[in-house]
Amino acid sequence: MSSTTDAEPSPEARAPRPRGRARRGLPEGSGLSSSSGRRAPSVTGRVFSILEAFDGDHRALTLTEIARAAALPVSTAHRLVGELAAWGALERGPDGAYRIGLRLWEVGSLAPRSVGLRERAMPILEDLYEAVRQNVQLAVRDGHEIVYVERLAHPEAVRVFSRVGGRWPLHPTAVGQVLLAYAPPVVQESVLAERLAAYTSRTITDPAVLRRVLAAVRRDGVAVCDGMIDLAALSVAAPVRGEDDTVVAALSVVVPSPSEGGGIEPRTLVPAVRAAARGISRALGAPTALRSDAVPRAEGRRAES
Amino acid sequence: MSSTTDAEPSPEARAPRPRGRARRGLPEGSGLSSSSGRRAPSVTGRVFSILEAFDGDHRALTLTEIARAAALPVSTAHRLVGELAAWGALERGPDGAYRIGLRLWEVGSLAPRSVGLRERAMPILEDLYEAVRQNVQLAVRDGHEIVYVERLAHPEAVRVFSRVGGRWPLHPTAVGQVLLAYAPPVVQESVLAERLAAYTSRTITDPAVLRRVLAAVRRDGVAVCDGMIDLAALSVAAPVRGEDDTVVAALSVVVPSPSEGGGIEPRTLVPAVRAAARGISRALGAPTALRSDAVPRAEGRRAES
DNA sequence: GGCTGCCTTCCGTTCACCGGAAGCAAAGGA
DNA sequence: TCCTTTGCTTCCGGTGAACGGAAGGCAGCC
Repeated sequence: MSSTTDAEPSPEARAPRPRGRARRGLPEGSGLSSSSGRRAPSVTGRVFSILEAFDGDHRALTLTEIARAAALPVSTAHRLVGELAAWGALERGPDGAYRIGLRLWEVGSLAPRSVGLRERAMPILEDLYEAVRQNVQLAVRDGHEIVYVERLAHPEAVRVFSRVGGRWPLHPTAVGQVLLAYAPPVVQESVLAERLAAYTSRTITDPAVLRRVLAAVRRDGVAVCDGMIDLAALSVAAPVRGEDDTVVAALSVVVPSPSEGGGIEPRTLVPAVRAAARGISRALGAPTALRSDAVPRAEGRRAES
Repeated sequence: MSSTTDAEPSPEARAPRPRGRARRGLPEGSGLSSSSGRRAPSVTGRVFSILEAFDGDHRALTLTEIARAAALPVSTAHRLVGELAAWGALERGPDGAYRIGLRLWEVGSLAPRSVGLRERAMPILEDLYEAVRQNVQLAVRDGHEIVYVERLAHPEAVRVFSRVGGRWPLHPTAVGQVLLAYAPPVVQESVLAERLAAYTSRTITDPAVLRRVLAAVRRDGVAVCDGMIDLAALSVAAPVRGEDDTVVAALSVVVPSPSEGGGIEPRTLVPAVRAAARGISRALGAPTALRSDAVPRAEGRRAES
């Protein structure tokens, strides 16, 4: 043990990510502070809790709102927010509200798992987008969730709930199922042991079923989710592999669900999605994607095009 | 003064951004610490200097490298980096090096001036990209620099040096000239008073010339830069306006320079670029872009309100 | 006027942060 | 094999940076 460099999936070992506490609003009336004493009283921790006050539904907050969301005294929030704004991590609009600043976005743009991946995937994503004229999504896994790294949405395509930078659980999304199917066993078991939330009547909530689905995904190299988050949408996803041939991301196309009268036969999308995913893998330098003969494994040609 | 809410370009008033000190390497051998005493000894400041250690050319750093770049003792850097990594602002690879983490990118994605703008501009950018099959860029101004918010590059297009999240000075780029032309007078004067760096023999370095160019940009609603950063590239840019009708971004197309034997006559691009910029303005709710007859307006602005 | 909500400034107390030093581990060189 | 180098991690006592209550200033509203 203790060997820092080699085997041992250290990044996997990271705790399943706390995920914001009850997130905003503190609806549970009880005493706010103290409680479990789970305060992280380091300056850095306070700064993070300020940043966490912002999310997709709260892009502009006043000082008081920040203080409330971050559970900090106003005077403390005032000082820290001042420093953040001076550096450019936050920006203050003419209305007095704070927003995430350009500078923070800028350093965020250096994250290899998002922008680095995105840059190389973009041309292929666009080709796929042009071909299907629907929603095209690229996501990575972080802990027990997926994070959307890129999303191309056709104005007339079926509406989806994802957002660049947004998070979703693994089990009800096609990208999530792919990422989970190829995740380290520890992660899989840990997810299977959790409660699987239902979003629609079709969401998989039974661990045994999910386990079978994951096996099928590994066998076929493709995941298909019909109406598991939104009854009107169906998505098809395939794995993207990196330099060491591990699955680093997943690509998906979202189309209207045929059960809802959508026009597209999902099976016709499979080859296109698989090919695009493979193209991205190649751009990333994945060994199996470089060998021209390598077929994702089994099932390779039987899928009638 | 002191009135917080109304007139007064508070965001403009922000200092011209320090821009990293000597940036990395500390080549000057002299005694490191103390020196000018220009240390910002707050915890938050130290955290920022750690984040600043990362840039486009340094996306993966070891602890020691971070400590050196941030001018911090290793033990201090170790503690702070540990906190950053625990939260997800940094990630540690199997090689032991730190990179910018997904979590930081995620909150960065909430910045209205980058992603918010990008999301609404994307469809139009893609149309333009499909039409010209060259480089298409979207940028905003931050202080005395432009920041590229999005960039679509055709594989066969002329090579450009920009990068999403990258910074460049205002005067040698078409987007920069547009953003400067419509910037508040204080900013313009302040830029004109600085030394204008030359990148090629064609870069504008004379303030008087730049002043005339800016006037022309305001008159025409378009900027054209031929070989000012790279002799082989020519770019055409137009302003994008926001809800309050101020210029919030600029859009450009980069093509091979005709003087270098490139095939495209730049003037043919002007209508397309202008139309696309107008389309984005409309998507953002800009009043003049909504009125169907409104022409970008000649010399229209005036320090309103 | 009185009230409420929000932002800002001040200042004495204290505890979290600091960073030198020492201990480890791995890589290289003789 | 031993020694050196380089880089990472842990420890711990002193101290000054951070904390947050309190008070003051705006607006807007009843």
